[in-house]
Amino acid sequence: MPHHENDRCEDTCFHPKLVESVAKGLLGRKSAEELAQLFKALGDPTRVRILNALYLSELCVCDLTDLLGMNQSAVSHQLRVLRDARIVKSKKMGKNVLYGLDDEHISGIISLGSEHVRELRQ
Amino acid sequence: MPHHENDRCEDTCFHPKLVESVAKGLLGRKSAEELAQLFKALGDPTRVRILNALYLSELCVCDLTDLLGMNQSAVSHQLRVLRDARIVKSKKMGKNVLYGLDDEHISGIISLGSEHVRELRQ
DNA sequence: TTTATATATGAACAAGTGTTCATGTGATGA
DNA sequence: TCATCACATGAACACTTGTTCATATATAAA
Repeated sequence: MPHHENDRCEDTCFHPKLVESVAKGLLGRKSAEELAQLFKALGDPTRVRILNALYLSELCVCDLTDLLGMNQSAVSHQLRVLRDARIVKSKKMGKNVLYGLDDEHISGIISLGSEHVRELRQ
Repeated sequence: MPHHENDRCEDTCFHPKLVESVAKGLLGRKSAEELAQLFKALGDPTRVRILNALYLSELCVCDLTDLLGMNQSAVSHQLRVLRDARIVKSKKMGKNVLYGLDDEHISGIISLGSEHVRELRQ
């Protein structure tokens, strides 16, 4: 990765030693990309509401459709995004498909996020 | 909000009591929107890398420019997104502006997210 | 088999996002 | 004052995203 010499501060800023030590602790590009993908998948109100509902109970697509007041296609498309990101898991039950959260990290992340938002309000 | 009667399951699915109880526990639309906004702000690789760096140390724009290998304008634009979401805070130091994480929730969220991603890899 | 139901998916389109380029602003130093 | 530096910002543009509509698939019932 080429340093952007032309943009480099010359005087009081650009702390080479600090930058060097921080550089060693940085995530790799690929990890950063994966992490961003995870948050991107959480970054939509419809998907947040779906996850909020699935945190409370496993539900089928139709239940979610009713809870969200959205049409089935929109819900299925968003569930696909969440499945691809391995945030939710699904199992077939007869004609229906039951969805649930894939692991506990997700609910932890959402809880922390909720706290953050709640505090920002005050 | 009108229920989507036409999309409602009729037989084995659509559990009205379950749906009703879940509905009571759901975040309001506005909270879901705010939470999604938070995650959306985290959902970009450049911003993840910025936050990762700021977690390790407060840094000025120029340091970040160098660390990320990106031009200053791109970094400033992304910092604006993070400031607007109140994820980072900034203070002026002479000609420079020093950035840092706004609160501890953010590093917690990123840590949990990193764990999740790390486990998915295995 | 035929029909209906629950869900998935492709195409299309409006709306949103991230980067670059050019330029503006405010602080510093000559 | 004038030039320079660090940073911010607006415009433009390619790219992505979320919803809708139409349709496909799979299970179950008749």
